[in-house]
Amino acid sequence: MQESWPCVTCPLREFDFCAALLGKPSEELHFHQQPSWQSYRAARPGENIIIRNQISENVFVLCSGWAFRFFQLPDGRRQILRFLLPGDLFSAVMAFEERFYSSVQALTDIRISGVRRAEIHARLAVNPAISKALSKSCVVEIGDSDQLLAALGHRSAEERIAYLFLHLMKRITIKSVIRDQRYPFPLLQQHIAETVGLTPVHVSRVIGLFRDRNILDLSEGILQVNNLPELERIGALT
Amino acid sequence: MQESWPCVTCPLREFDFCAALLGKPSEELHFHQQPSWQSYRAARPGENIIIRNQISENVFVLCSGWAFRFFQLPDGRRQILRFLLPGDLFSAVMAFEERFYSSVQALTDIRISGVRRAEIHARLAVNPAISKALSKSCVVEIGDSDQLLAALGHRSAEERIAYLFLHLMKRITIKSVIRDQRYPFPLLQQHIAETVGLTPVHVSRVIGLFRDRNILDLSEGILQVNNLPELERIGALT
DNA sequence: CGGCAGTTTGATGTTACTCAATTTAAGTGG
DNA sequence: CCACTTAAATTGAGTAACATCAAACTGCCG
Repeated sequence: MQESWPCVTCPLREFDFCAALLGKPSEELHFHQQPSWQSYRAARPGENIIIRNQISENVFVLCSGWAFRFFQLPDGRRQILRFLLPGDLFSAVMAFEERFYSSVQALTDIRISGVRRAEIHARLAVNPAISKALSKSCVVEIGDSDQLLAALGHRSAEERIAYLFLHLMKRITIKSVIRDQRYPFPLLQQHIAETVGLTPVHVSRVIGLFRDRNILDLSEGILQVNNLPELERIGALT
Repeated sequence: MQESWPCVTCPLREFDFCAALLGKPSEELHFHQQPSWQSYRAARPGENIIIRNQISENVFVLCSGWAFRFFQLPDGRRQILRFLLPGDLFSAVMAFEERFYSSVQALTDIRISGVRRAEIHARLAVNPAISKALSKSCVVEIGDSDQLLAALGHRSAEERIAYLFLHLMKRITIKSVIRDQRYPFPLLQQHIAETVGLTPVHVSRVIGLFRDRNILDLSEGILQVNNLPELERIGALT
């Protein structure tokens, strides 16, 4: 399945993995000139792109939309490990291991690009931008995981949810221009719960409290922040 | 401070970072032949080796003893992110970033080796063993973090503690021969609590329960497992 | 013997979970 | 345009898990 859309729509491409492989936006490749080591596909919300223990010779990059990486637990519940925004590598681990131990699911309509792992390794030696993008991806993934660990281990429900909001707000801001503190926010309360280790019921209560205190409002896919300093006071890690 | 002990004492050196830099055990370098890009030091239990936001041009490897990497929280508490065993890189992130966002503290008497980051980068291009060791370190760190996240997010106190024991038992077994299910285990209950997000009081209660049920016993730095299948039933993630 | 760090135990309090019902919002088909 | 359906969010009542506070106990070392 090959279409004719550019790989990455995000404005900041400095460390984008896809950009490192494909070059600057002006050089973007389209259908008629796509190389054999690259493939595209689209997916609908809720669709699983990769499941645990699946083997793939491709390394995937999210081109548009939101997705998340998660662990499936034996009892059917799942732990969301990281949300993926446009330009994000599914995981740096994918570049090194053919077997993927976690799963990835689309949150919105998404487009993804797959690049052959062999192609990446062939270029790693000669193209420093690729190794730089890859190491950056490692650093960010490990750092964000560590922060989430600290939040889950030591913080209350309010603090965890505030932390998640702040974390995603920061990442969204890097990718697109935000006006009036209104952030596109496609997560359901279920997804928030699965990320910060609470029940959806309790997430609803906490968000209700935030709303009552006029700190923020979350509805229809938009996170509206009314009192950023207060949100930071609650959720900031340092 | 330069002494004359070998860098790594662990038997499995395939992916050891230090081994990749220094060569096979038989080629180990000692005091009189140590290169300028490498340094050694020792530390006592409780001593901080690196603290948050510290800048260092060295990448550290743990040569002997146990240590742990952690986040210091504003209220004085801390989240332990990962325990370090002999042969472990403090973090793969260290190889790429000069500023370290987490801290490392010695758990036992330890010896560490510091290698100049510039030296590593110079060798990365020409020595595939180094890039392999580094990528392996990334994969393991991210994978272990993800597992711990799943444990903290979705599992009970018993399950989290059992998971931590199983996780460390596996890593200890790789490094040294274990007889009679007796594992060297230098963690205090305080450290267990700081890892799995519980209070030391509750950790004590849970371990007491495990002891009453004859699943395991933990005292004087030894973890004695009496009923491994039961421990796995409680703590296994998959 | 006294002091200290670590562990254990008990009593009480709080946070977040569970279960269940209700409300809201967004389709969908007649 | 309006029932009907369905997914998501909200609310309430009761409960379980873990935290907190405080005291006692253990082993070790000077």
